[in-house]
Amino acid sequence: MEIKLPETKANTKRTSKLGRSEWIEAAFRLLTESGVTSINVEKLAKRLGVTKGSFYWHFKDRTELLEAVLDKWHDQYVIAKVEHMGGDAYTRLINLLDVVPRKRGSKHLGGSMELAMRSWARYDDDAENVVADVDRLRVNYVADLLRELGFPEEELESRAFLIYAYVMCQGIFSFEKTDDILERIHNTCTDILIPRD
Amino acid sequence: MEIKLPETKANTKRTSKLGRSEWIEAAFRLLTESGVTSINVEKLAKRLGVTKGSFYWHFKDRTELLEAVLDKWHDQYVIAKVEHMGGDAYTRLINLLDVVPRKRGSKHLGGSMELAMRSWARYDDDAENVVADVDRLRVNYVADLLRELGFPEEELESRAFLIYAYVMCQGIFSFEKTDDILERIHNTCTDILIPRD
DNA sequence: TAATTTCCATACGCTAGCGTATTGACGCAA
DNA sequence: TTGCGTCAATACGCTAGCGTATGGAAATTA
Repeated sequence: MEIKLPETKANTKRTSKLGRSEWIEAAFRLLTESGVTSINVEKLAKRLGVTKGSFYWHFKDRTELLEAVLDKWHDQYVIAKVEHMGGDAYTRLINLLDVVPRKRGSKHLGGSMELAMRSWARYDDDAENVVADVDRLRVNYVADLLRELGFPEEELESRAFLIYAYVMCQGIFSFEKTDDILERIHNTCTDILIPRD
Repeated sequence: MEIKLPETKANTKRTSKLGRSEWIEAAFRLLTESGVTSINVEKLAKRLGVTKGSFYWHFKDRTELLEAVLDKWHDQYVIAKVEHMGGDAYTRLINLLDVVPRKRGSKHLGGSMELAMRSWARYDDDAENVVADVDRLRVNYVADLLRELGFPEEELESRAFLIYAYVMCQGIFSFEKTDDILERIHNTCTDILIPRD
């Protein structure tokens, strides 16, 4: 009798069939398109080319899917993205300003996701906790970079908040500006928020 | 035969019965609590102590209510609020920073409304237009104030954007800070964004 | 008073979405 | 082959929400 590999969820290798992750990814797409409430089982099934029967095999119910979405957002879409950036403090900071893309066109998905998460957080305690945690992590990360750059300790928190607010709002607001105008504004903002001596 | 008063909507004086405005206000409450999709006729009716029959007397359908909400937000919740502020440029600017309250507790309704509107704007063109217009008006208003204060023309747009972003994010983020910490951060941010010579 | 208008209640049909139960196809192991 | 586990299809019941139809009470007008 052979020793069987542990039946972990890593066992999704079997074939190229559908796994939890595909459903979660599809849920993210719906989330950014039209908010949490638009994440519904039958629409997901249709997009994945299967029926509900499949969904309820992988998930207990819709809530379990939403929890998975929350977890993944916290771990992969945010933390990992920030941690894996290289370069010196200034470079990382400047790169950070591009996490939420400021380019127009095709509805800037990053901003949509941030928006959807925050709307969600308004009426769901789990989401609220996750978003709060993420915000803390991001602002602290920015503050650390600013410290490395030699900004005075007493304004780290505030300046970090401003930078974070700027990045978020780039992706959230609905302006109609051409790319070059945005570029110019971006440069000026960078100078104001991160003055170099 | 007497001359009849024009049958304008101002004719809602008749009794203290329900009018369009009550439905719209109730819709705003639902909007800030849990987003556009949560605005539904039967819940509104229940809160107003009537049945659907009443709603469909005042409105053609749910869409007509949503359009009214959009209009009212544009006209009353935003424009009027900004226009009717007194004082000199600096005072008005500082006051503006308090439009979206930064105090914690009870879910800061101003921020919830802003969030809900922006989520809405992601998948509805009418909402998108209204929000874009409002954002333009607000940023331009801030820029005008900054001009009065003598800031150089070439950084008006950027600085106005930063200030606006700061105000918005105060109401949107989910932090856990005590009021005094928020106060301290607020002062530092003000110094950075609106330095006085 | 009689007629008409205004506002709301009740009852109904319809669809979308959730979740369950049952069955079936396929792979794999004994 | 037989049996078991994995994944999906189908069919069903149930609720929430939209919109309609109709009736009725109260106020207004004639």
